[in-house]
Amino acid sequence: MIAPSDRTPLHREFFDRPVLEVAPDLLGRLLVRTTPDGPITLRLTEVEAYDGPNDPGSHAYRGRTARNGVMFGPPGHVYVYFTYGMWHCMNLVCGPEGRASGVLLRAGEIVEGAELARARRPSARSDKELAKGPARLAAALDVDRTLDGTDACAVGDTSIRILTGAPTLPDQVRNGPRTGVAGEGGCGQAHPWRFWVADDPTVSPYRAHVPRRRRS
DNA sequence: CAGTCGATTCACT
DNA sequence: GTGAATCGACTGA
Repeated sequence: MIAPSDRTPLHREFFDRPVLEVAPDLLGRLLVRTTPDGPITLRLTEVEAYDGPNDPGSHAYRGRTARNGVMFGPPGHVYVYFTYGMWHCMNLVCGPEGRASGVLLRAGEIVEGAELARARRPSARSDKELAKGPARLAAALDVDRTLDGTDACAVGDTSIRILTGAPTLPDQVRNGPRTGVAGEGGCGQAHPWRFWVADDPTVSPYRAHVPRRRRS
């Protein structure tokens, strides 16, 4: 249960820092998604950092487009993209503004509104799977492109908000290669920018990138 | 303007 | 462990 006193918005300066600082610091924080049917609160357990200009794995690597425009805007806003013809994934833009870096929210624990999340995630076999994976997380929170650009730091009647929760102790943070990103995990591991909470059952399994076979 | 493929998930073997 | 589903952004001609 979340006490009203914990519903303090995270200050925007939190996001106006280099993405590699913000990403591990997000672990353990709370995200409140206000839906028409009520709030769903998620405790973040797994994230990935994407650093626009330097990062071949980032959507912003090749510059601004219609899809990724929000990444080039101010920090603390939500970037949502649509992928594989059926899924959405959610990011939080990090500073400085214009750098186009962001944190992909990969997994978390639903700590409030589980019945609402279950309704959005009928295939989940247990509550631990409700938000175990980036597209599952977005589905559980009823997040789609209509929320692209939402300010997650705004106070008041907002659809998505990041709160100060109990931050994860640094010694519980683990990191490794990003999931599903080409070039990661192999020799080199140029960007071990996936961060998760050690031994948390809601963290998604690691899967290396596999180029899909061409359809016949 | 057609071809390719993705920061994935699910059903099935 | 393997493959299908599904669509729109992006690429290069």
